[in-house]
Amino acid sequence: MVEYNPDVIEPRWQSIWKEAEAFNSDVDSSKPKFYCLEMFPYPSGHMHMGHVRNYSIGDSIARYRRLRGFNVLYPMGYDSFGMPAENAARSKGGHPHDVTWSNIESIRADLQRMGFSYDWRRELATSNAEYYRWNQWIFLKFYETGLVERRTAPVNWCNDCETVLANEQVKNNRCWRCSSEVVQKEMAQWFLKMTTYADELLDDLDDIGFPEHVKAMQRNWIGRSHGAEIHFPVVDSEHTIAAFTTRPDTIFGVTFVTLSPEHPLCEELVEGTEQEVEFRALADECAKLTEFERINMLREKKGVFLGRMALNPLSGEEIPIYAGNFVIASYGTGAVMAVPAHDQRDHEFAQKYDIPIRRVLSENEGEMPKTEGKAFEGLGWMTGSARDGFDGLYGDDAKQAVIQALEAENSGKGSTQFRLKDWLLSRQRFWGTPIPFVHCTKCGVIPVPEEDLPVSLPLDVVFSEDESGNPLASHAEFVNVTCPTCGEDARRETDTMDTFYDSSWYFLRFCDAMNESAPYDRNTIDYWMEGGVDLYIGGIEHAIMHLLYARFFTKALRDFGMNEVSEPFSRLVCQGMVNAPTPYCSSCNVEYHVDLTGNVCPQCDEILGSRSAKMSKSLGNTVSPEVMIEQYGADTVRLFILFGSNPEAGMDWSDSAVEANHRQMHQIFSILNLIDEISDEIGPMDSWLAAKRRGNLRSWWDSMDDVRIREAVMISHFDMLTDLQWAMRRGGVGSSELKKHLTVWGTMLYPATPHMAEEWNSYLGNEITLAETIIDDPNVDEDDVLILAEEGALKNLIDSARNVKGLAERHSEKPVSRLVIQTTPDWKRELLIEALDLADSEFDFMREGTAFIQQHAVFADEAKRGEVMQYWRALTIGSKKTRGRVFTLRDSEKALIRSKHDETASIKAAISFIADAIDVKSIEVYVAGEGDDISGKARFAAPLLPGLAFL
RNA sequence: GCAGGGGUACCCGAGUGGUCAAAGGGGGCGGGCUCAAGAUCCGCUGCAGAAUGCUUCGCAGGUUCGAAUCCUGCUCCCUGCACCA
Repeated sequence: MVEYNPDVIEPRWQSIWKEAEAFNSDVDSSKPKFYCLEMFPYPSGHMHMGHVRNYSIGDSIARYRRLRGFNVLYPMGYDSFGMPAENAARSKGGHPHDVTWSNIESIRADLQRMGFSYDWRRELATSNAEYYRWNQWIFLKFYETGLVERRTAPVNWCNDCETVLANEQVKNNRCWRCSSEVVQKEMAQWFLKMTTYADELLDDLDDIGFPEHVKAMQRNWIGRSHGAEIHFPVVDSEHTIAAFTTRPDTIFGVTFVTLSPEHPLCEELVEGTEQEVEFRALADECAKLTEFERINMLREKKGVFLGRMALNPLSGEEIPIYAGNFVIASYGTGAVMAVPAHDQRDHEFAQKYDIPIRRVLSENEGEMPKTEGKAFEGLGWMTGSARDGFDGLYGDDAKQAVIQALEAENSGKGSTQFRLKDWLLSRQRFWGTPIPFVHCTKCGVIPVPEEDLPVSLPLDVVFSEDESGNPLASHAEFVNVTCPTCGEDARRETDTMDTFYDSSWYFLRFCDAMNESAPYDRNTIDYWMEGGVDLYIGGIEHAIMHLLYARFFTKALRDFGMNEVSEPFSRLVCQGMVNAPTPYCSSCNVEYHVDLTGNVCPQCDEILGSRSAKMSKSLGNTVSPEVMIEQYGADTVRLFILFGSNPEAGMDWSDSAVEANHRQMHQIFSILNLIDEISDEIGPMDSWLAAKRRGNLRSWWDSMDDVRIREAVMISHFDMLTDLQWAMRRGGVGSSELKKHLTVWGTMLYPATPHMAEEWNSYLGNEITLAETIIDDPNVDEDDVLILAEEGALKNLIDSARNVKGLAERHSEKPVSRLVIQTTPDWKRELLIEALDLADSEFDFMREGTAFIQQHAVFADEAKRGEVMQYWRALTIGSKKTRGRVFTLRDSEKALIRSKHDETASIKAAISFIADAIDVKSIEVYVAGEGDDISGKARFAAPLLPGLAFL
């Protein structure tokens, strides 16, 4: 009697795999490669359900690909630099290195307990000097090729984190990590010129396998817009105002220009005018406003006339210059040409300040513009232009004509703007990669020579609550160096790199993780990275930052000649969230902590309902993976996670479903007991079971190939069991077929629940572990379709007999106990086959069908004519909502009918099973017409649809 | 406001023109097994009905011989961006 015992088998198989080094993989050009990667974790302590889900998906695919004969690279590491460790060190005392390391130890133990099949030799932690020295090495490369820039610029500063932030890390003017407000500060900072690659980053999105919403987010973020930069000379001044617009075709409708209050020209223009005071007030207000206030107050657009005029370069018209609170200094040129007739925002502004609104585009060709009271923002035909040659032009033609005129007169040019900014990557923090530069009073800012790398973080730094700022700055040994160029005393740069830098190339390092002389070797990288990482799995929260930076790195490193590939990830899967029930007030639309379950809403006193929400500490609806593993074992947790929903979809945690999955594991495993129960070599259901298995294996492959894991698991862990149970009930299988079946099934169980599958496989006496097994093509047999169709027909018969029996019993005085089955007469089958052939030749049954049947031999018998005609119509025309039967039969059923299999014999062979299944005492079967027509059911008999009479 | 994704039975969730009253799971109900419970196996789970008919896939229209599936409008939910010129 075998019993499923995860506590015993899981650790055992984990150690067997480890001993055998089963998951180590190296370059082998004789095999196709598969690079399966998950976003590596920030080691914050223990693994949570999000990790479990992410890595269970990846592991099942990695194991599946190995089964299929791929050389699989499946590594794991830790994104271990960053603020949390530094803060923990500060509050508890100690060093971030120690905090980080102990966290890594515990998360590694969790990963191992789940049985994930990583090549542990490649494990890396970005906070180790062996890793970050290559960060520095690459940074020097960036510097050599001009991608590094140090410049003074207004930057986003977070007071709580005491560091600057990249644009991507500011959400609603708040710090992405601590949510405190971000302020602008003028500082000298390090930038990576990512905008050099803006076009490529945008264009290549079209060809990569990212989910649509991720592509959309990246497109938005890069934000390329085509248009023109137009120069408006300031009257009585040397200055011109450059304004970027996407709508040069509206140039003749410009009635004012607006500068952002921060624009340097503002001060200069307004000085000495009577509007100066008013302008100062606006500028101060904008500078002071918190983001929260801005969002609320900016519904009101405000502006101040600066007292000066500008010239429209094409019309020569004088137009007023305003400063407006809605113009952003950092986008385009910080100046906007305003066309109130064709831009709703300008329209509102013009109405408020009583500025003329002039329509210069018409909605319909050759007509006057119609729109009143609001802006017409669509494309239109130019009209009322101040110069000849423009009226009547539309859309792109109109834009191009204006740009050409501007360029000819040196008053502007075609221009493309990006919302994407260069990547500000310096941070004023300790726990990150030191930027490898020194500041020398004589030589300036000088790179550390390559041979002096790594610039290591000192371990003898003491962290405490009282210290603020970056402790590197006060670490004399670190800071004081000699200049590599002149040998004089110099100061080391104390800024460190944004931790997103670390994760921008870790997938490349994994390919050659033990390389001590270079970040990675060219041949090795070109093998593993050909076509990119084949499957990359992670959370949607990295849709912009990490994924954009990694794409940028790959392209930049390619241009250094370090790799062939241009796009790092060929297929990205963003796994959905793991949700769990949480108290919810539908009137207030608020979710509450699980402590309030069953209580009333604190705000409105209504009884709280429940809805599913992302697992989070703040709601208290988390489930601990460790507790679940302890209770059910890793395989059950994996099964639940993978069967709960397909990877991209959200899933709900359900205790009862986990338990149900655990029972399923027991059921599957106890199937092994059949081996001892079966003594016959062959059994009646052998060929059916084999046919069914081949079909299942094929669909399982297709699902796994496409990462539709839920569908695959449904086949491997549910359908396969149901099928075997059916075969056993239908007469059983022989020991030889059973052995073969269980062996193949074991491989299907392996990706999702590997420990149980290995145990299963070894119980069967197979010498090779599944970890080393490569499976063969299922080779679907030609006869399979007939075998399956015949059994399918029997299932249908039982289903409809059950259904009809229920009805019959209501009509009968006494309980029914006898079933008479009248199978199809030959002529009906012959006629159906003829109709099938006609359908194949695209015969028009509507037009020619009646004539055809009337000339047919079966129609000669006058007594049968009514039935023939009725049957023929059902076959070929059907009724109002259903088409004729020749069009609705499955291919397998058609094949079965054409094979002229003996339906009567087939049913007779299963009589006792049918009697059992529908609970009747006796069954008679004969061809309609060869016995009494019981209850007049003979006329219902048709191929695969016998007439049934209950008595 | 813009962009992306959604609304399918008690719940979750598959399903992209006919084979769909709609897979699978959870839950519920009934039956077999059992002294009994659990586990397990079988069945039922829109309404009516001797094999058929009716109603149903967010709401309202439309295309079609035929719509969960295609088109139009509306509505609600989620996610991201948001004065981007």
